[in-house]
Amino acid sequence: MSGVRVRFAPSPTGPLHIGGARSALFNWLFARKNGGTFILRIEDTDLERSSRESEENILRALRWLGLDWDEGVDVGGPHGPYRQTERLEIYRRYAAQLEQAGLAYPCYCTEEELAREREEFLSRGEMPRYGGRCRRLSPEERRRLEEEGRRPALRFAVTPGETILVRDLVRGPVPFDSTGIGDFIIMKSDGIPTYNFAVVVDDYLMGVTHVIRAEEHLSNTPRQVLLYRALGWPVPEFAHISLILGEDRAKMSKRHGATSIDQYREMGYLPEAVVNFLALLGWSPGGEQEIFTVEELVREFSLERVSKSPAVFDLNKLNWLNAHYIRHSPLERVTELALPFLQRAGLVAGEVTPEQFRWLVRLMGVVREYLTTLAEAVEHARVFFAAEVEPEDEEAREVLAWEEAGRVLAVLAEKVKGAESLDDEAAVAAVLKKLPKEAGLAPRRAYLPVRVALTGRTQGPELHLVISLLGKEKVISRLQRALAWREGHAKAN
RNA sequence: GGCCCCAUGGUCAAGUGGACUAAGACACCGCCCUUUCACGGCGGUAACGCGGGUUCGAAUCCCGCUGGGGUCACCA
Repeated sequence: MSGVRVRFAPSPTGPLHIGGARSALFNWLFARKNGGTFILRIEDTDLERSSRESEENILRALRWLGLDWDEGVDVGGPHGPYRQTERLEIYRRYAAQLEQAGLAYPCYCTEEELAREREEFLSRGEMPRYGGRCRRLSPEERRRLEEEGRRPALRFAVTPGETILVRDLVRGPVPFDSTGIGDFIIMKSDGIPTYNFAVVVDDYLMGVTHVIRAEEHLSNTPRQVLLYRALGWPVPEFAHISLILGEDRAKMSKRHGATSIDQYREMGYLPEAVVNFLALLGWSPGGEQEIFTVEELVREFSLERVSKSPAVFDLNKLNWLNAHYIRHSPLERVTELALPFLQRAGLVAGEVTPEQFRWLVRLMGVVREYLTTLAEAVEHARVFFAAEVEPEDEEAREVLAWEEAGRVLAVLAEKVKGAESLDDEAAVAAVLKKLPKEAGLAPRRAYLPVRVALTGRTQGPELHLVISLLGKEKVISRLQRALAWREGHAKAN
């Protein structure tokens, strides 16, 4: 195992987002590629919005994607605990260290005061920034404020006029001026660390060597670099990957439709398709290959080939990949994944017996050719479960009403009645092959009415598959029902 | 608005000064395959944001502009 240590550190304030999933994936791929360690840390310092439900949801989504972690919440490890709210004493210790060293100071400003100050800056057309009011409070003033009952937050003192160079593996050196930063809070007045502080403490203590995260964190990085320096710790490597954008080229968010991994699972996307798609968003292997197994991604992945420019989420491409994986993944797996959709639609109820499952596998083998998502399996499979079918549209009714159609239907019904079973698809295909000649019809004139009689539609899978799948009983009853329909139809005319 | 990032077809993208008459993929269009539809195969439409440099030579390097995005919390 190499020295590479990376982490994914979501805050459990909602389901796993597409962007978060990609960050997790890139970290995971980087760890696996380099024989390193992948850590999962939960950043739940936002007490208001964090929840265990979200945390569990995120873990479930990561597992669904096939990502596993070597250390972290749920699996433990030598650098735990891995949930920030369980590490509070640690942050307080380092906060006290900074305060004692004179690098941080208590700030008694209330939210109202800070808001007012911000307004003043804005009204003067200046950039809102903390003015440093509490930086030079005398001990008496501090005591007075304490006596008022004010609980201070802890601010990190930033020296202005300094250039901070953030070395970034995907962007190169990025300069920042400390003047634009201002003293920022590292411990809130309730004793909870802020993101910028906790992230530094944890990344150092957990031995993180590469911080791979979304670009929105780039402008936070100089603050963190300052903290590393103040604490005397080495700065890790950074790699800020570009954002995922919606159709309107703005950062992807709820209003762009489905943005959580959960939603894609529920819509019937396969994890391998989502992983393949996400891997190609913002990274490219350089060749012409588009379909990648996870093993191939691990082998090919490198930070050097991560793109600097943001990428628009292209549902069309995800759909294409998903359709591909539905057709090419092992049929049993596809069937298992599709089963919940069939059950939810009421097509399959109760325990699935091995015999039923074998039939479902055959069914999915036929139906999957038409799907871009597993959810669509329902509409294509329905006809195979229905007790009876009706011509579904005007075109179908016309076909079934063709004058010579009755002949084929009758001939086929006789053939089927005489058959032992229809399980042998090849045998059924052979019978079908001779059907037009025996009915004295052109192929199209013969097959189309049969199709409508059996499925109610003019389009669909190859007929011998349909017939074999339906089974003797259903085929005969549908053929007879179609014949009866023709009679009713003739009288009506 | 300040700071920061980014800039090749509608989208993802290859390209790292000459092999560019700019790859591949998705989407779109056409043809073929086929008893139908879908799959598949073949082909087509479509791009280096603009302006200056540097260079014998620029999609590739530099500067400016424009455009897009991110960030400016006691949220992460």
